[in-house]
Amino acid sequence: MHSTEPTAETDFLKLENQLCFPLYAASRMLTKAYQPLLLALDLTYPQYLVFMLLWEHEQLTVKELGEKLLLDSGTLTPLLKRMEQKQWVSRRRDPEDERSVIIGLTPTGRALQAQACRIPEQLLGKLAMSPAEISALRTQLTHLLAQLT
Amino acid sequence: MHSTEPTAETDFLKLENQLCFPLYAASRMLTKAYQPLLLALDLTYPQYLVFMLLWEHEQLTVKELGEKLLLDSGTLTPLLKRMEQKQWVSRRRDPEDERSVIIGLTPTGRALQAQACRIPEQLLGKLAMSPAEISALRTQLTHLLAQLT
DNA sequence: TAATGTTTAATTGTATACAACCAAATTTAT
DNA sequence: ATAAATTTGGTTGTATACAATTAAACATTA
Repeated sequence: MHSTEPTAETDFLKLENQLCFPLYAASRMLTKAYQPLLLALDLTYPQYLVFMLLWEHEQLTVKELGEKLLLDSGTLTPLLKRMEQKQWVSRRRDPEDERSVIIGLTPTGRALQAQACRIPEQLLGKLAMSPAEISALRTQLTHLLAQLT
Repeated sequence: MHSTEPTAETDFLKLENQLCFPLYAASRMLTKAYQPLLLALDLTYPQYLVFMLLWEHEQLTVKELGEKLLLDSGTLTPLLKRMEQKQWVSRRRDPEDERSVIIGLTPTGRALQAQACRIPEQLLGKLAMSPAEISALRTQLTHLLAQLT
C-alpha cells in the first residue's frame, strides 16, 4: 500500500493535504503577477477590479460594487476615497435615496481603460497553461465560490 | 454565433471573464468559512497555517516558514510575535547562526493540535463537493501555483 | 585579516480585509 | 402619522500582505 491519500488522523492537518493553502497562495501569487502591469497605471489589484466593473457599467453604488466583489464598506469606502483622490471616480449620494453612494467614472478613469486593455493578455502570457486548462480552472473556482456564498 | 468565449476587445476586461477574480474571491470566502471554526481556538487563518507547519515539524526558522507559506518577514515577524504573546510559540536566535530566528512550539501550542484535528473534516463538510472534485481542484491550483513561483 | 558581499530578520509605510459598531435615510407596521 | 425595523455607508480597531529599507551576522576574497 502506497496511497497518496491522507490516512492517519494528523495527515489531515498537514499543509500539503489542504485545499485552502494552494488557493490562498495562488491567489496572492497571481495578484503579485499583476503587480508590475498595474504599477504602470498606478493601480492596485482591488482598484483594478473596481475599474473592470465601472468600465462595463459606467456607474454603480457602493452596495452594488460590494455585492459583485464580495467586499464590504469597511474595505470599499477607503479604497474608493483613494480612487476619488486620484480623480478616477466620483462619489455622490443618490438623490433618489440618500443612503446610497453612486460611484461614477471620471473622464480620467474612463481613459484608463485604453491603457489597461492589454493587461489580460499580458498576464495570460505569464501562465504556461492552455486556454482549456484556464477555462476549466475558472469553472471549478466559480463552482467552489458558489458553495461559499 | 452565440459563443460564450470573450470576443470583443473589451470583453477581456470584464470581471466574469477573468481567472483572477474567482481565485481572489474564493480564497477570501474559504478563509471566511474557516473563521467560525478557528474562532473557537482564538486563531486567525494565517496563524493556523503556521501551526500546521509547526505541528508537523516542531520547529522551523522564520526563513523556512516564509519559504513554505510564501510570506516574507514583514508579514511573519508581527504575526509570530502575536503568537508568542499568546504563549503558543517561542522565538529564539539560532546559536549556530545568530541571523536566524527559530520558531518552536510551546506545550500550549502543541496541545492545540488536539482541538484543531477536527477542523479539516468540519470544513469539508461545508463544501458540497466530492473528494474527487476537491482533489482535482487542489491539483490544478498546485499546478497554477508552480507557474507563479 | 580586512574589506566586500550576502543572508536573515526587523522595521516602516501603504493598502487591503473584515468584524463590530454607529448614524442617517428609508420603509414598514400600527 | 409615527414608532419600530431595515438598509446603507462610514468609522474604528485588529490583522494581514508586501515593497523598500536597515542592521546585524556570516561568508568570501583579495
